[in-house]
Amino acid sequence: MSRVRVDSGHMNETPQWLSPAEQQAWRAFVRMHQKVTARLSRELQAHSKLSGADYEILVALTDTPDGRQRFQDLASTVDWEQTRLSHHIARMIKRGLVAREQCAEDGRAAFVVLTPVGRKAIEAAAPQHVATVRRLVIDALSPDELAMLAQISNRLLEQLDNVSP
Amino acid sequence: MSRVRVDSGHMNETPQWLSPAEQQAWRAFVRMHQKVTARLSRELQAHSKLSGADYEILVALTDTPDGRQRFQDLASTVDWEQTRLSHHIARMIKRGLVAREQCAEDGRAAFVVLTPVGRKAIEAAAPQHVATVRRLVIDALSPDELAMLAQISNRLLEQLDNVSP
DNA sequence: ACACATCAATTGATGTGTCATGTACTGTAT
DNA sequence: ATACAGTACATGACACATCAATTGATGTGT
Repeated sequence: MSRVRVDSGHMNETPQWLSPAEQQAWRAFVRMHQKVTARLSRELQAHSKLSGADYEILVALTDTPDGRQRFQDLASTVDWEQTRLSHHIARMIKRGLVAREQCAEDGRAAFVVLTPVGRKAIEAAAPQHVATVRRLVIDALSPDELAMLAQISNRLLEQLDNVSP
Repeated sequence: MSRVRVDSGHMNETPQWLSPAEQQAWRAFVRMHQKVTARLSRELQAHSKLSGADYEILVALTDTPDGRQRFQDLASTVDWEQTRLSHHIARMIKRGLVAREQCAEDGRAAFVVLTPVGRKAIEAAAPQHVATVRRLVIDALSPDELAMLAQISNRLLEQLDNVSP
């Protein structure tokens, strides 16, 4: 294991390093997620010419009545930084998947709108992608395990919100 | 929810879409991991000027007797594509964290070696980083939950190896 | 000895994410 | 009206990842 280790800490401090069990759990988790997302985005790309990021954006837009959302709102629903969204939308516009529209009331604001091409793309990609998620993840877990995964995920999300900055 | 949905499928087919519980679990998981890694790499960068990628490489190298590993072996221990490693090592060399060395026996091969600067960097960064992992993840979960997370992760890793391509 | 496949690693092009900064518009206080 | 802080988004520079193609070394068959 890591030779970076310096000192094991003493009895009544918070241990500086992870216990073997903790480390095993943490490494398995990291490794697992890396592989799952890598695989997922490769399959998505192969079947649909969409990246995971594209997919997220398109799903967010189709979840809205007329496939249109204000830049800001879109950023918050997909939980991206503004600047990332700006760059990504610029690229998606070049590929014809979405379009930018001005806002009448507020001169600063902008809308992102799904184009017919974009709608076709997401409608074509979604079933494949969901099937892959099911095949790689859902099917591998029992209902109990899946519920546990959800519980753990939610607990960690809470923790992130609660722990200082 | 998604308006991309087309058809709910019938009784004895594999359902095309995810059930609400499945979807909830899946989305929580994705969201959780995005946030955890984002947070982790931001804190790492802030405290140590190392990226998550740098950290991985440096840990892998310190895990080796003399801080030296063949390019290929390094790629497999961190589980990266060759080309990614090549680019990344090139950048790390520029920053003086590692160095490239020739291999006497095989003219094609190369070694990556930890420099004193690199060793200092990882030794300085590791305790901070481990503490962050503990604070954000380990502390939020009960021992049972942590064990469960490990079990689920391992089950999914198996699944990835078993499912076609 | 020579042609040829294979291997280890690199390179260049392109798409993507992040940071710091810029620009245009809005709303408010004076 | 005018100044000015704040908002909504864009841009440029750079770090990073992936793909396709390349270089140079090694091995193999003839």
